[in-house]
Amino acid sequence: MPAVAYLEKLNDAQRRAVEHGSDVPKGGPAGPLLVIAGAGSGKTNTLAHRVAHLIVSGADPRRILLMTFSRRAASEMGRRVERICSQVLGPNAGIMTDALAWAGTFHGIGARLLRMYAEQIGLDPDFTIHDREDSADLMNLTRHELGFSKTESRFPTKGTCLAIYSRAVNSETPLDEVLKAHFPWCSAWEKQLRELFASYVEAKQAQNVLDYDDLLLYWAQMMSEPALAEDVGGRFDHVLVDEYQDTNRLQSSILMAMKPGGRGLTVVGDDAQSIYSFRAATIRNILDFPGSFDPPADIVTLDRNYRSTNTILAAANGVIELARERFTKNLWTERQSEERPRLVAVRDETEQANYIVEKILENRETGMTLKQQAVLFRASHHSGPLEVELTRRNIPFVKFGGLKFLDSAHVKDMLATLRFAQNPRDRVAGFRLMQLIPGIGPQTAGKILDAIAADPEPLAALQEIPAPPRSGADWPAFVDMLASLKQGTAGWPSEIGLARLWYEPHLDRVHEDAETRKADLLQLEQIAGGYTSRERFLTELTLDPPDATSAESGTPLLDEDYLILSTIHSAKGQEWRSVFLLNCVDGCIPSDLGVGSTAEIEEERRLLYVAMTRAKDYLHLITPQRFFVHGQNAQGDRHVYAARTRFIPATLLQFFETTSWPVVAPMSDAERQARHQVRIDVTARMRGMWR
DNA sequence: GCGTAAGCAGTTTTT
DNA sequence: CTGCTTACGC
Repeated sequence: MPAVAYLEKLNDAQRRAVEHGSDVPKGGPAGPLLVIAGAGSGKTNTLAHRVAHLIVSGADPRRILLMTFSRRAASEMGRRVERICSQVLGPNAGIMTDALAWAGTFHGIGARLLRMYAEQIGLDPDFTIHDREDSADLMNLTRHELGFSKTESRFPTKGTCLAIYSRAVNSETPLDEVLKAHFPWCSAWEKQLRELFASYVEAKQAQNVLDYDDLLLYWAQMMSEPALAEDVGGRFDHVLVDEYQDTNRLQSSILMAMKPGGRGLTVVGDDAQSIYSFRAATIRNILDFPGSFDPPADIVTLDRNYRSTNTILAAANGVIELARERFTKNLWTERQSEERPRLVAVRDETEQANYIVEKILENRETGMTLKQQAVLFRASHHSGPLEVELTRRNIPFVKFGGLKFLDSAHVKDMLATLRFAQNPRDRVAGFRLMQLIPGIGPQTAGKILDAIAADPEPLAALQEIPAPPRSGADWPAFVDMLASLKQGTAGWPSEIGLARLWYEPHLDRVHEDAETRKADLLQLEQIAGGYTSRERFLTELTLDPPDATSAESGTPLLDEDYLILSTIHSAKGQEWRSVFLLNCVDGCIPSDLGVGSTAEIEEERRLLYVAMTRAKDYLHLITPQRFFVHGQNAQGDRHVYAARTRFIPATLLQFFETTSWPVVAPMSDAERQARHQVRIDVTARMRGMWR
């Protein structure tokens, strides 16, 4: 066994987590392990060390499955594992860690396994994947077909229908219970919803498409067949899952089926940071984990925080201590600071933006780069006024969360083109595309799709369809473009250029700002060059969309300095020296949409906790006193007053430095005197205007 | 049956 | 403010 210098830097608990099962020979699978890892406790580092330690001890990296919450987290983990391994294995470590090929999100891994096993489970391996909006579109088509869009009282919208469906699937809960617990206002529609979901599922299958939930659901179904389960589970000696507090029932079912006895299973998480219950995540997964096995799983707790100062931690602990239910202990740290986090009252959102810009520039004066600072917020649109101010002052920023590059209509049009070429049964893609052609509306598009769906070669059938009456020369152009994409003579990624040539005239016709949109399409082509095939490109982009947007289209260059703006959700797992939290008022945190039940309020409390624990050295919570209401003209001054978030009651104020801004300098007596001596008779002037 | 215009309602977080 | 639905003219 080579020197284990890399273990020296770990604390006792971390080391126990890393070495768990080391007594099992040849890196073989140990019993199940649960690591409760508080915020900033070196969780990622510990997990990376565990993976590296397994590899160094002889485990086969090709047989390690590592599931993280995002792809970004997966690649970061890969880098760290390689760094640690190279300390022991030298420069050849790269060969070992490249073999760590099974690292990704649950959904990404699911997609990969399903394509591998497609034939055996009755799937066409050319299936395409619908993102959330595509799924909603298909739900909508189904909803119309069943006539539910014309009901007397309002039937739930496509988004709500999809949310209900998704929750039922992900939580493995019967529809009536889901409705009662989370969508009581839709309970009257249970029968129709059931019918809708049945049709929705049939439509997906007929079209050879899977939605996000299917990637998990089909995987879980595959695991319920013993022979397949053994084959799939048997591919891996070690299965490690990060952020386990944010997984749902369906995901835990998959995990248990992958490793029924728990051998080789490691899960890591922190119930205090569970913030994804809207996606059916449940902390029961983490709480019930140890007892799911016999003997129960070992538990290691990491409660030493290496990230934040003691004053920041005291405030964060104060917030989470008020939670109804808690399982993890308070975090502690040795990082001392004299400065308490600031709770800053400002007049309104405009002043909030001014305050932040001023502080950020002050920080930069003292040598803190923009990248070491972040502004966090509950909802994507909260950063609107700040974005305006940053743009005006020429401060570069990148925003995570909220609207994505892929959500813009023109990008979706291009992706629909590629997807339809890949899978001509994908009705949502085809429906969208054909309506770009003048003279083709929903009816015609629907009929054409019906006509070609029956054919084993839908694109060939499309060639035979007579051109719709008013489509003119646009129809053959469309059919020819698809034919050449299908043929694949251009090759990947040049074929995307063909699609763009076809699309651009339509873009010019439909959109005023066609030129800026064309720049986006060129960027899309750039991105496409990074993938080996059309299928990889479409799959990866759907499962892991580029998640940042910035002021000017196109992200700033890597060597540039820029400020981070992020939703709290997208900030998970990250840290910055200085963190500003916008709108710390009731109605924003907790969101006024999230106060329906105690469980929802508790999750909002954890969100605040997650946001606060991102800060290393400085933390500013801003509370604008009033908010202008929407739906009035720019000069309108209708507004509402907001109160400090309920999660920081008076008893917690001791942990904060409370200030207001801008600071009004007290006037000296002399100044006051001077001011009083200036007198004008305005009324006299007014009268004088007319005489 | 297509396309546009006008009117009305909803509005978080994301793989 | 946007997105969805409906009404209407072509």
